[in-house]
Amino acid sequence: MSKRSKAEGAVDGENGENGAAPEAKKGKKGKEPEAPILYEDPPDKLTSKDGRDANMKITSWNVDGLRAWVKKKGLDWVREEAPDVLCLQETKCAEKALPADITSMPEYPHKYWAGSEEKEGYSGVAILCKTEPIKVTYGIGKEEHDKEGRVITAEFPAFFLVTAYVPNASRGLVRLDYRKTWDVDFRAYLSGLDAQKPLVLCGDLNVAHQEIDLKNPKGNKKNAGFTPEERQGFTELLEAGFVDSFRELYPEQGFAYTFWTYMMNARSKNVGWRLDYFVLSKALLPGLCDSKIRNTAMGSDHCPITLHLAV
Amino acid sequence: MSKRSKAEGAVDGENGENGAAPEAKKGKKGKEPEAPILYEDPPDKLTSKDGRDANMKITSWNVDGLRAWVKKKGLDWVREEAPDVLCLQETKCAEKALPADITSMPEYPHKYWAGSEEKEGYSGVAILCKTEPIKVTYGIGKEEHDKEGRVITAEFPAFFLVTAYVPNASRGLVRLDYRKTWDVDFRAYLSGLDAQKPLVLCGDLNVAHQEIDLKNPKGNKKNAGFTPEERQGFTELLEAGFVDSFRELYPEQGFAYTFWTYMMNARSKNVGWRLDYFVLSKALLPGLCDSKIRNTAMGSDHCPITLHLAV
DNA sequence: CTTTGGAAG
DNA sequence: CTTCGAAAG
Repeated sequence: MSKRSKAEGAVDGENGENGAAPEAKKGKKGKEPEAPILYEDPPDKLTSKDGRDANMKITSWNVDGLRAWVKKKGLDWVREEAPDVLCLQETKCAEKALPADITSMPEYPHKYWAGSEEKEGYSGVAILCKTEPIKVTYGIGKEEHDKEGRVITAEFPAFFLVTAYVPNASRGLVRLDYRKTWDVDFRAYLSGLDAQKPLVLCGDLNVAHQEIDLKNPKGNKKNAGFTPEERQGFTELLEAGFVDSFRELYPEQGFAYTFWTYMMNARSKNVGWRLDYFVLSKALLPGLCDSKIRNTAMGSDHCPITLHLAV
Repeated sequence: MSKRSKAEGAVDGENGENGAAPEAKKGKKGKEPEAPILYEDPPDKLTSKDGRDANMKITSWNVDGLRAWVKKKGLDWVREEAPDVLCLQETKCAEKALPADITSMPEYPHKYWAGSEEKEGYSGVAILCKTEPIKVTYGIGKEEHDKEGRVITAEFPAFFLVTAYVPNASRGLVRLDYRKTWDVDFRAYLSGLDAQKPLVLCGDLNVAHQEIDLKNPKGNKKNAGFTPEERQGFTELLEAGFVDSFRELYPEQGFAYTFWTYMMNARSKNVGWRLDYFVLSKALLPGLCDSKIRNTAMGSDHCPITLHLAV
């Protein structure tokens, strides 16, 4: 996903419902908007359940246009966070047009880029690493899905790292059918990897899984990112042997979002969606230390997320 | 015109020649660029040859996008200049999308807008008046020319005021043939008006008439805005009984330009073109007080020009 | 280089 | 609302 046409779809009546989005309309009817219910990312936990120290830090960020994000000082935040691996989605930039600020970044000598083959400036993902992966591959091995620069897989000694920018079902759900096909094929791809070695999947999965994962669940059941089909796709992914790391650690935590539409001041009101995830093979669960939502980092309509792992 | 692909066309070798554009390349070859030869607009003369006081002040400005120009405070300059009539070209804005800043301007209760019927955000001209014209018409009465919102004619008691945004011959002169047709038909339109009542034509005529009217004449003979065909079109307009008011008053004044490409810092080096004019019926010449180039006004790649007339 | 509308989110 | 590339200048 990344963004929605009308934030919270139903909010503006596009889909008729509005039950669960009171914040978004208050004020127009004379009432003062309530204080937004914010989420404060707790201090990082750097030890796993089985007592090991975190030794792998991965950050994922849908930057919504790498060039604009660089201008907005996104890289300053990255330097501060200093992950071992940085995964980016929606770079919207051909490799030859990348700003020198990022191509020359010495902290990450190993950089891998994928972009849309058809439309310039559309989609695109990247992985930047401090240490060189054993192997890097692009796409999911299916021609029909691999022309939009949506997946890079980096193999490390202990796990595969897959970063993905999952196709948006779009306004009017015009691409929902395609998305369903994608979900099936992508799951098969991940299961194939998982059979070899455990994996970490991160990125913009373009779905809020449960009602707790977005501010206005009632109003968005017919909108891209929260249709039953997309939610079911995510459920089936988990059933294939994977875990939503944030929800695993914080099963009851609401108001924890990673995306807010630029429209209607959604971010200041925390009218958001949790669309970005670290999904882990169950085998990696003992090493899970923390899964963070860095919701104070600005520069995109998504915020970054960070995983701490002991491998 | 409005802008050219590569400032001074030949400057970058697109057309091979470079004889007359030394300023533009200096520095790349190690030489320091010479000081630009600037033009300072002299104080306004508010009396006509026949001793009458100026009582009509008209300003014309190619704003290169009305909305951006408004944001860049173009209207502040207009309020300061306070002409009786304001003519704008390249508004690039549908009437319904006009900023309130200008639609609500009380100084000009009478406002007339024309825009392209085909492409939204393309071309477009306007006339804003303190006093109501007798009659206002749009286009030049020829279907083939009247779909791009390029001409408005306002009839005042003593004269017609025609504002025009003449079609650019474009890169590679792909629209030069059309321009030649336009020049013929537009001249016929103006002659028809002139037979009824004298006229003032103002706007972006998209041609630099003589070598003195642009910085780099030698290098631009094959570029839009300075082809022999376009220059001849302007010559034939004058031969039909009209006068270039600025050149009439300042026959030897060079370096007096109204357009500078945004590229290559052309404006700071005064590498420009005189593309904007007040052209008068000869009958109005006795009342001509001054014809000004307001080259300090910013907000567009053209500067405004102002006419003082006694009518 | 800068503006604009259009596609996409 | 904001990104981007395209067309136009």
